[in-house]
Amino acid sequence: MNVTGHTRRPASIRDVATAAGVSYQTVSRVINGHPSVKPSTRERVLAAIDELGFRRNATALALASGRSRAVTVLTANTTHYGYASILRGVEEAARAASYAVGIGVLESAEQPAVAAEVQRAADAGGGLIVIAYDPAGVRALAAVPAELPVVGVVETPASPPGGDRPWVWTDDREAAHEATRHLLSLGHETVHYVAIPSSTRRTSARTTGWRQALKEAGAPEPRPVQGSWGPAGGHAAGRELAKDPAVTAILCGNDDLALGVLRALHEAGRSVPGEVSVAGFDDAPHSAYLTPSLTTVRLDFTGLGRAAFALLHGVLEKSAQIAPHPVSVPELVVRESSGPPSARG
Amino acid sequence: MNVTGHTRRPASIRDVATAAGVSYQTVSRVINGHPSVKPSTRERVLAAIDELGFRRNATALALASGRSRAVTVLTANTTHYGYASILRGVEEAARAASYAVGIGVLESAEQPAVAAEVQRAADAGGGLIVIAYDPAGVRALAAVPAELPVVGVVETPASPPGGDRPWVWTDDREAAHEATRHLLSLGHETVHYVAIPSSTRRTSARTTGWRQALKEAGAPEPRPVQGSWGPAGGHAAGRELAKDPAVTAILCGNDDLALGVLRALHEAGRSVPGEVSVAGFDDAPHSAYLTPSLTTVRLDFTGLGRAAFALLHGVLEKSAQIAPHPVSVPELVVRESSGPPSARG
DNA sequence: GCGCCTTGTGTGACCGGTCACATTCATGCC
DNA sequence: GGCATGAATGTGACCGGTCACACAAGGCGC
Repeated sequence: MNVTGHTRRPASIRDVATAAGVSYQTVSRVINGHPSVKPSTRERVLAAIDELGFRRNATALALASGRSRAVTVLTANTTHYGYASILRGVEEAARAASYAVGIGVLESAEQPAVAAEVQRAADAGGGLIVIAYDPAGVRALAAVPAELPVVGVVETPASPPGGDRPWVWTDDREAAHEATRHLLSLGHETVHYVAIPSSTRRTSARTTGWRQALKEAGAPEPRPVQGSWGPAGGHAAGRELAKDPAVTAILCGNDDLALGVLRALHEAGRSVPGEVSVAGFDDAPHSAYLTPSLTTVRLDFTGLGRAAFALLHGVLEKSAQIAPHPVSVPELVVRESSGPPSARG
Repeated sequence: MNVTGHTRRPASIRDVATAAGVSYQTVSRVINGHPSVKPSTRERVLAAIDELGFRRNATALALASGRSRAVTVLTANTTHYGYASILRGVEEAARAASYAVGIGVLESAEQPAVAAEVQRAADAGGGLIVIAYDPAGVRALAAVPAELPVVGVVETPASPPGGDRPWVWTDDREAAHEATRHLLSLGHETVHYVAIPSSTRRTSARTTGWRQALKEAGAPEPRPVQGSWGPAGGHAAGRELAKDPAVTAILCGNDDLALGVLRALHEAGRSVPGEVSVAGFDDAPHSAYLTPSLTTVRLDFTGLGRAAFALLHGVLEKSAQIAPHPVSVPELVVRESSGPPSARG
């Protein structure tokens, strides 16, 4: 162990080489596990490495070899539960593969700003993971130059707007379908929907799943209410819906929206689930503790993040252990906020 | 603009140099804004840069100059509101200074695992920001080698466990003091406290502030209840507190704990704020939409993150515009969950 | 006893920048 | 006119690794 107190600069392979009495190339071979190194030599080198506290300089490695063992996550948001969980999943998998994780936030959805941010991320070297749940993310994905290794975390599987690139997704359509069926099966005539902002001009997968379930049940199809991402949007939407006595079941694009809706219903004096049933999306950590606790669809965001990394990892190193299909199955969690419509309906 | 379709490797300064008919050093001077370059030469170089789409290679820059224009945030958590907001603040400020942001998650609080993660973060080059709100973070801060530039985001200002390093903090003591005083001023005899896990063996700043306010008011000082970080911990603590009819006011270490407490009180049939008042900490985005909406203390985590970066930035570049004192003032937000004790007390 | 392949090791160039120093030329001053 | 001075530019080494190739020694076939 290095006991010289002097804060000198860290040992390089040449330092190790002289200490072990070999050439720097031999040291390089040892740290890369090259087969043709005599065991006794390897031993000496390893001893020198240990003594000098040598660590391979990641920057030099990146410059010389081109491979940078790093990924950058581009996202429009870091605090929302889903986004943050994806990031966590990516970090988890990256750490296991000893990759570094960078993060870039798409503050604005304006094209030039997004392009600049993509450029910055590209400068960092390594691969890119773009969370394309929102307009900023979708634009970012589209702005990534073709030669850059990138994986998109997208809403809808079919032909993502980013072109012909690898991507991962959760089956939002199926999840919405399941949640809607659940509400219908309780006896509600139809289910209203408060949508999260769509990432593209096309209707979102969640909207499609909801619509499909209604159609299958022959239920009337109300206009979806446009929400935002946060509880404030849900609150505004909930206020409108609360006015309509025909509304007895509301599906929300995420749990935050659902929270706002619950609050609005409470303020309007409509009981949940007595008069109105509410269901959310994501199963955020607080949803189980709300009063009433929230019926929702649990999505495995962390697993999604891990899958995104695995896919990118396969692209970056042609070892190419591209996982079969990283779609995890959404799971309906029934809690207090959903129930049969009141008898007096 | 580069129109050759060939996906060739990006232009280097030598490519630019030959294109502009100068030496690579002159190109270097231009991109670094060195004064002694003839205007006409500069113009030619800039034109070549534009034509070839040259971007300075960040890796090479880091290797050659030592400065890496990057910071890594070490944190035990990415999804909790406070942590995620700090990260966002760091990223915001870093982006403005065109620094790259890396992230490392301290999955375990075990010393070896933490040390390894610190090493990894150090390998990335650049500075470190350690969120030391929990045991893992505190250990990480302590494990950072002395020669590494690091800023700690800590709970308590006085002599942080990490040694004599720059750090930032919010005035948690004052915040807890204010919240406690608020509850006492409503007429409660005393205020119970559900604590977040302490980052060190010493009592946390929040606990201290709460205790101090009780002392000043001459109120009895109940034992703080140990919670965890999430709503589950609050729920467990709330169950215990709900049994005791003498409990009329509860201060919680964060909003998630408060949510769990609210739920437990609801399950026990104790009304809020009628029978029991509850206050939280952080003002998470959902707190305003709970039923009852939560009285809490708003903390500027994003600002804290920005301040942490600014401080680190000053250390990394001796331009040293070390901000005066980056402590933002916590703000009490009174909502529905707190009120006077019921008359029948 | 020669050629050939394999194993173990070393040398020089290179990745794309920066840094320290050398060089050239115009200018100002005595 | 000679010389110091400073502006404008170029040259070579270097950061810490990797890569392609050279080279010596040992084993084997014939």
